[in-house]
Amino acid sequence: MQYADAKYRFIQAWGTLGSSWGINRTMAQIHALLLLSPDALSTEEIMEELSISRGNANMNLRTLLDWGIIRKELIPGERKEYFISEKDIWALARQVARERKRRELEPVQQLLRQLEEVEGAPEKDLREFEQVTKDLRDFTGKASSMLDKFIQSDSSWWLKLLK
Amino acid sequence: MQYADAKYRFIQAWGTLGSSWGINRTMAQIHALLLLSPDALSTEEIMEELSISRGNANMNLRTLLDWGIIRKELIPGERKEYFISEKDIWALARQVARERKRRELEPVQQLLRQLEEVEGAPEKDLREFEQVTKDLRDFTGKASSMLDKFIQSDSSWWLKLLK
DNA sequence: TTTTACTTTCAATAATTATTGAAAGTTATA
DNA sequence: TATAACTTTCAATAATTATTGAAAGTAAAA
Repeated sequence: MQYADAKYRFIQAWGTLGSSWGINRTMAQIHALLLLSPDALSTEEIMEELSISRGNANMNLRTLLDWGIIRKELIPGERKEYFISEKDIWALARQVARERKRRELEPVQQLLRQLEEVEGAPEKDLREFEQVTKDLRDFTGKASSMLDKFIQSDSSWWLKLLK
Repeated sequence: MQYADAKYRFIQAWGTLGSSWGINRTMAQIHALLLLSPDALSTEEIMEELSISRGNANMNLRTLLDWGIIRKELIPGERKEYFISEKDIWALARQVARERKRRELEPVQQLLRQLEEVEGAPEKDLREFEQVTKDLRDFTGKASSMLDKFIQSDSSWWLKLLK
């Protein structure tokens, strides 16, 4: 397959995958573009390659920086900012796991703890509520431990895991 | 905390969490409602409790059925359909993992296999492309194996995992 | 067969989310 | 300090996604 087609297909697919994970399409596409690029790219180059506006590029680059999966690269003698992606897929996955745990899992755990004591309904409803929220506390607790393991792991983790 | 408040908060939180995972808010709320309900609920009851239209309720119930995380319950002598959620959180998580693997991970793996042979660009670009896509094939392959393990696992899986 | 009790569909509309582009802001250089 | 080279912000707009509600569809009961 021709490089240009392959690159295009990869960027599109990454965008689609992002969408189904609550990540905006452009953000995922910028990430895909930087992943494939051997060199750091400027905002201009990203705008050009993806046909997007400056505002859009800037906003999504900032979000990717917030997530810690791309970084700025300063090129000596140049005033412009260049961006480069973390290329180590393993490190990338750990970083995403870290962020999503913090932003999504932890708030749910916090809520579940607040819901431990309920009253003011028929016994039947209270029992079901308590059972479900207890099971969820267990589950999210285990998921949290597992994510911590993953976040701190090196690549040999898989091996142990898959045995 | 009063049951009604706790229930409301739980449903809201589940909706928000769903949104950040690409699952529509109403679908997640219906799921939360059914999770907490000791008895099967009719479409009417769901519409009422969540203040949503019949079309919306119907559509999202169908999607939840497609995902295999709720099921119809026929009440003898009643013509109406009632719905009930899988209550075993572990089974629920396995089901969600199964569906997302099939809908998201597998298509990406398929694309990555199509991108194995690229040509028609500077060596530098080709090398980077091949490196990244190869690393992703490795990673997604391992993720896929791990998900299979999880999907087939019982609750003792965690224990081994967390050791 | 007709009526009744439901479920499903879908075009219109509303709500949400993403994008643009120009103006304001910032910082390095002349 | 003034200008130039850049980045950031944000109100307006576009695009996407979700929701409504009424009409059409279906099947059990009369």
